[in-house]
Parts: sequence; structure tokens; C-alpha cells
Amino acid sequence: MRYILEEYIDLKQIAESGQCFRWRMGPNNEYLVIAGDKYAYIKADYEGESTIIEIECDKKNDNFWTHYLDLETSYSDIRSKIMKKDRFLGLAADNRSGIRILNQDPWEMLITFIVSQRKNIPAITACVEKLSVAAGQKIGKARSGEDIYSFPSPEALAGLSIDDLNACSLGYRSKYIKRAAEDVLGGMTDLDALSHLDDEALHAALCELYGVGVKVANCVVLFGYHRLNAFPIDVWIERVLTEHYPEGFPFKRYSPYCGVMQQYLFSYYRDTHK
DNA sequence: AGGCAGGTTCTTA
DNA sequence: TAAGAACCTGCC
Repeated sequence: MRYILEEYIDLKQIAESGQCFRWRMGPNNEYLVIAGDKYAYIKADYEGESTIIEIECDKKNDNFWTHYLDLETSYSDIRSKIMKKDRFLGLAADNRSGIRILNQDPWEMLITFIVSQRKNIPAITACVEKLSVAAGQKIGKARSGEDIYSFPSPEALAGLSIDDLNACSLGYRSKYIKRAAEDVLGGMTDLDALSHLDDEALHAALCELYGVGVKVANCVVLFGYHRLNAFPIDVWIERVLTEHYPEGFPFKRYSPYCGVMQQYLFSYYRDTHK
């Protein structure tokens, strides 16, 4: 399927933005993207101001992928809220204008960001992949010939022992993952029901989960529930705030899109402070 | 060899 | 209520 839109979209920027960990770059800047129990090959070409997105997937999943990429949202409109005098954000946003906040699954985000604590991106990627091989299902074959595994269901994850989880290099996070899986499976935690809560209540509810603190909860709110105002503060964003916003970040000004601004800041700052 | 990486929990004052 | 230590693992 081809999709043309009047916005700049940069798959590489998205793949490296730290919101998704199952994008694999292949030849010609084409990505194999796995989300939940689906996968697609996605590439982008450019014509003037337009981006042409090409998605190769099961026909019945066309809508899933256009929504996944958040193609219905205008990010240039969001960027137009950036104040001229906010030079650092302006620079970051200009530089990272191809980033979008994907529509990802709350369950997958919950587990992924529990995994993420005190890990760098390559380590997170490796863990998520090991988890998927250990408890996911084969859903197809990549062009490379490798099997593609779905992200594990709560039931499948709950079925793993602590030893199985440790084998995925989860370390002390194994017990968090196990508990989260058991709670979701048993209905103690109803991730669908949480979607009815407002941002603040949603964040608070997620913080109740074992192994989920303020930062991870914010990532789940932003990436799993697509609440674009959520603003996760990790060590990188902490540095941005200290260096560039000593008087405080203008949250009110950028509401309800603070999370989008956070992504621009995070991606740009991290790349320029390697 | 020791420190640190996109945090959270547990312990201690 | 708040600071500090401990926590798995892999990589520099």
C-alpha cells in the first residue's frame, strides 16, 4: 500500500527515537517492523514536500499500520506551537521533524519499558527480542529467512518461570515482568479499562504496578496510550531541562503536546551528546 | 577493574 | 519524607 502525505516522515529518526524496539533496518532504508502479532515492511520516499510511505503487509492490516504510524495526525501543526524564542526546542524540532509518536499497544509498552530501566537501547532491543522468541508465536518469515515472533501475550509471559525470564537477560526486572504478566492475566490490572482515565489518573494507576515508577509509567502513558502530553523525564531530558530550561519548561504553552516536544528534545540532545 | 547505562524498590535516618 | 544503597547484565 502506498500512502502520500504532505509532511516529512523519517523512519530512521523514528526507529532510533527510543519508543520502539522491534524495527530492523534492511536494505534500501526499508524497515521490518513488528508490533504485537503483526509485521510489515515499511519504507519512505520523498517527492518535493511530500513523503510517500510504502507499506507491505497483509491487506487486512492496512488500517492497523496507517494508524500505527499515526498518519492521521499533523505534526507540522504541532510544531507550529513552538515559540520563536524557544531556540533549543526549535532547533531540535527542525532537526527531528520526521519523528512521530507511534500508536503502540499498552501491554507491549508496559513490558518493554519495565525492561528498559537502567538499560541502553541495544540492550533493551536484545531483551525484547529474547522475550519474543521465548514466549511469542511464529507469525511469519522475514525476507532474510529468519522467523518472526509476535510480542508475547500476558498468558504466555506469565507462563515463563523466573529462570526463563532471567535467561532473557532481564536481571532484577524478571520479577517485575512476571508480576505484571500475572496481574494482567488475572484481571488485577485491566489495561483496557485504564484507557478511560485522564492522563494524571492513568499515570497514577500505572505507578501502582510493581516495578513501575514515575518514568516508566510516563513512557507507557505516552507511547502505549498515545497521550501526547505525557513527558517522561529520564537522565537525558533531565540534562536538557537543567541546561536549557533553568526557569522551567513551558508545559502549559505546549499542552497538550508536551510529549511530542519531549521526543524532539530527547532525540536531538542524545544524538548531539553521544 | 570499576563505573555506568533512558529506574525502582528497599532501607535507613 | 527524603536521601542512599542495592539491584542484574553487558559493555567500555
